[in-house]
Amino acid sequence: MARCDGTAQAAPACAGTARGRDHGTSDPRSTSDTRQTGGLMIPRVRVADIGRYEGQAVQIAGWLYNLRSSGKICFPQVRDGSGIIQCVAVKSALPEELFDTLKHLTQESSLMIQGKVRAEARAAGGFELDVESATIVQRVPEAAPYPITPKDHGIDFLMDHRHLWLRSRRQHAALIVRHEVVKGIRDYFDSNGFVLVDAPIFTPAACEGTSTLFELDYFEDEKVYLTQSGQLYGEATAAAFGKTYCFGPVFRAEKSKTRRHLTEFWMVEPEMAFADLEDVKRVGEELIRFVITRVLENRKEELKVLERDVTKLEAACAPFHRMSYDEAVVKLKAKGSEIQWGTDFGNTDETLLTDDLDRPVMVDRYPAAVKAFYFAPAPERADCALGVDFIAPEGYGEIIGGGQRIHDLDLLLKRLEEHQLPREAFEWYLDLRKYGSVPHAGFGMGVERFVAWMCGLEHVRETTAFPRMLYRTRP
RNA sequence: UCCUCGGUAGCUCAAUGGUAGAGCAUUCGGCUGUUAACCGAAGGGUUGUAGGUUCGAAUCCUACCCGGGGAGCCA
Repeated sequence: MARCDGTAQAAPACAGTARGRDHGTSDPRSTSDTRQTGGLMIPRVRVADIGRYEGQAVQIAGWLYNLRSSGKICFPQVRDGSGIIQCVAVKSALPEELFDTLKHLTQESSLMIQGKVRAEARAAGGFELDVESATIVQRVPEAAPYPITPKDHGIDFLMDHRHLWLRSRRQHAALIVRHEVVKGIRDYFDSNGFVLVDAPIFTPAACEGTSTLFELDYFEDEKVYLTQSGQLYGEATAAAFGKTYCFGPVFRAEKSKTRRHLTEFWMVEPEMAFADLEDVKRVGEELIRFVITRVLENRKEELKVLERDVTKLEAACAPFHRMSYDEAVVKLKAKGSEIQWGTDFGNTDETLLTDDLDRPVMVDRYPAAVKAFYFAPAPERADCALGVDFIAPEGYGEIIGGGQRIHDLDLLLKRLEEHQLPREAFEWYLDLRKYGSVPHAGFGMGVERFVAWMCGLEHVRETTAFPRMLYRTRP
């Protein structure tokens, strides 16, 4: 049972800090609309910025997060998306009607409040707003109160109310961390010579042929599928631009119902021409360390809300562990696993492999038989593929999978045949081996698993606003 | 697909075969510093659905529906 985060202590307002600005990042929590309101020359400010207005009259616009009252004084907590601030309404200082309205206001009613900003040591965010006037925009009726009350709720109920649950403090924090992760990923690639070239979402056939695909009716009896990876297209764009990445949703019709699975998730997939397995390992490690550093620098408050042990993330910034599949099998057997050489790791194996590590491990040179058709064989050992998986610590599992692709036409044709894949569907892909074929490599990183790891979440469903899962497609 | 756990008030749960309860939410009352505020009172139930066993079923049995966790597969 997750404790409800519907209501909790007041805002990480942390006003006046320069958080997020060193990188020139756009911070969704720090831009105040400074327009004048109602001809009264009172600035409308966001809660995150309120510390800059100490001693001044301001207006905030938001929703009632929680309310406590004590006879002749009441404390409406207002959230506005940038933070939460406690307001103070004193009966003797306000028109009776206004005080009564506030005292009996219902949770999540929308309102605008004008008042004076005051530093307050007792407030979690360091500031309070002394109410001078208020406008209720929409009052939530008592007959149908806001369902997510400030107590415990079950996951089924919360997921049914996901559209409202997003307003809760922990969910809000997790999605802000996701925002930072996505921004960090893009900044990393954009500043390292990669060009964003997105892959299509409707695809004519399997990219890998292994996982189940979602099938759709296209026009004139044609079937198309929702993409499960943009990789094959990435190989084409890498030959056009040198280094590219695609970043978008992918779909897996696997009937997986675990804390690590969604049927729709976001994946970033870089692809590099004139590159090999070692480049994948280098870029993947740089990317992860870059993004972790960003999150640690810019999202301290959110990590605090999420009660994330940041020392674990700091430790993960050290150089990653590296081992071959052969070495991993030896280690697993020594730890009691039943694993046999030639089979892929299950989740229990992944956890076993990393439970004594404080940072990700890169496992490379898997048996070719368990990898997709396009993996290049190791030159010194043809039964091993030049693929690598990055396995995160703390049981978060595989967060990156990738490797070097076959660039030899004849070998690729042989592999298509071995995997019983129809050559016609891959003609365009084979062209890439006919016209200036070069060694090339790339990988995919699943955003939700990465965000779950950053946030220390139990389940990937809380890392995306509206998760799509085996038995849940609403709201 | 398989294994496993669950479904009782708006929410979270209790009640192990004998009168269906508590906390929160809602309403009313009290309180000038509350931090998931607190105190008092009230309203609120076809126990997931359909059968069955029994004098008697939330409780035991069968089927189905819905959901949680996991396996396989995967990021």
